[in-house]
Amino acid sequence: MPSATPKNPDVSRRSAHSRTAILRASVELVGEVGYPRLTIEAIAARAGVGKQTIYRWWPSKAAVLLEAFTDLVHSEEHGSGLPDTGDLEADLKAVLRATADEFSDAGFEAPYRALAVASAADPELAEQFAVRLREPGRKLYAERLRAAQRAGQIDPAVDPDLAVELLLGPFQQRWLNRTGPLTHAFTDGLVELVLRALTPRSAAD
Amino acid sequence: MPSATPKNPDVSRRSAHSRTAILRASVELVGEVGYPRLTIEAIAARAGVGKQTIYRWWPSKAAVLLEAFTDLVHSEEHGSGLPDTGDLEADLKAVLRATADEFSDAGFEAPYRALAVASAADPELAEQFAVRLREPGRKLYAERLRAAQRAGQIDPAVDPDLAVELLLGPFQQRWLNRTGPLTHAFTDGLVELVLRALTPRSAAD
DNA sequence: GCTTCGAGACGAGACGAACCGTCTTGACAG
DNA sequence: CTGTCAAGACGGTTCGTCTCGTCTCGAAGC
Repeated sequence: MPSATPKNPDVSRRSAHSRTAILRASVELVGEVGYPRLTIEAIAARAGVGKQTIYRWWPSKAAVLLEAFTDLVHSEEHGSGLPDTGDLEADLKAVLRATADEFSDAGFEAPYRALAVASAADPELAEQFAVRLREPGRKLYAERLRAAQRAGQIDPAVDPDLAVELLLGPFQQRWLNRTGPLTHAFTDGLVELVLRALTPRSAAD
Repeated sequence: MPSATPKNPDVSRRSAHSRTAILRASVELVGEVGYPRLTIEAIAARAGVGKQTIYRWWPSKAAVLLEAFTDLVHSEEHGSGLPDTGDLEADLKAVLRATADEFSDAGFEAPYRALAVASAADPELAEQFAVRLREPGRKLYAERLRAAQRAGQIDPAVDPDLAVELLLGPFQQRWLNRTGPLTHAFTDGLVELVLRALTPRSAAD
């Protein structure tokens, strides 16, 4: 429960031009110098904006970057839902391959990693990060798995949410730690292995 | 391939007393103020040491903390290997429960999270972090799984390394993102689900 | 053996640079 | 008029480097 804004900037008077310039500059800069050396002063300078204009509307550089990246993602991707061709394995493989490609893209990588890192350190930012970026994607997987469960392709006893963790956990972990490359071979193998865990058992237990 | 040390401090003349005081102070302080507000100056002050003594031996505060934490872990835990009672499920559950408890301990949590976060941002540190802390633990799991594979409890077709990722990925991810509590119920469920993926298939390809 | 001496690590802290977050100014827009 | 804007001054931290004078240690000289 965030306290009421200590000062009440008048949103109706806000300069849209400055806002977009700030968001744009922050994404550019985080790609150039990395998150730790991203400074509010540099963002302001690059955006041609006074520092106070940033401090007026955002509590931290992380918040700026989160909003910038949220805008960026929402503008191109319209999370309509995972494909459902009836072939669960093919669907998951296709989506995870696409996700792997996205995470390998340099323009996506730098800001997203910065946010992931920052929210691992700051629970308050993590909340926002989860709500705006992580959860929406995670829910798409959960829904797809529930559909497969209704179709009898997945054991009704397994928790779809845990199943999503099983699928995305290793993926995220490998990416965050750079343990290995996010190849299609990896994602395909991961999907196959996870599906072995989810498939209905004939009788046993 | 790191360049030769630009200056060559004489290791034989190094003060063991100062070293331990610095490592001790850094662990204490990271627990008190958190990693972002951990400063070299504060470590030096707490340790009763000149700043230069820290800068002489370590390239960054992350490196200090890594060494401090490595010492800490090595002193208490003697990685002799995972238990092997023959019951793979019970063994994994026991170990993962213990790991969950360890990760829930505040004294362990703060420094380890700081290191995980820092090495997610800094590939060079990540290398050290992986070699000194992550890999040793990971290999114990891999060995245990290979033993189970030889005993015919695990499908010979699955890659033990990938299997370890499947087991630890969701765990680490949940911990790092604080997606949920590291309860024994969670770890047990995770082990059960992963083992479903690893169990030999009767015949089908 | 005992002293002398130089090298180098040590504690302490001064130093300029960078960035923080706040505050002030004057322009301008609603 | 009121409130946002660009610009930047301001004091406060922390950075990483540097200069001190002290100390420990091993080699050289007696």
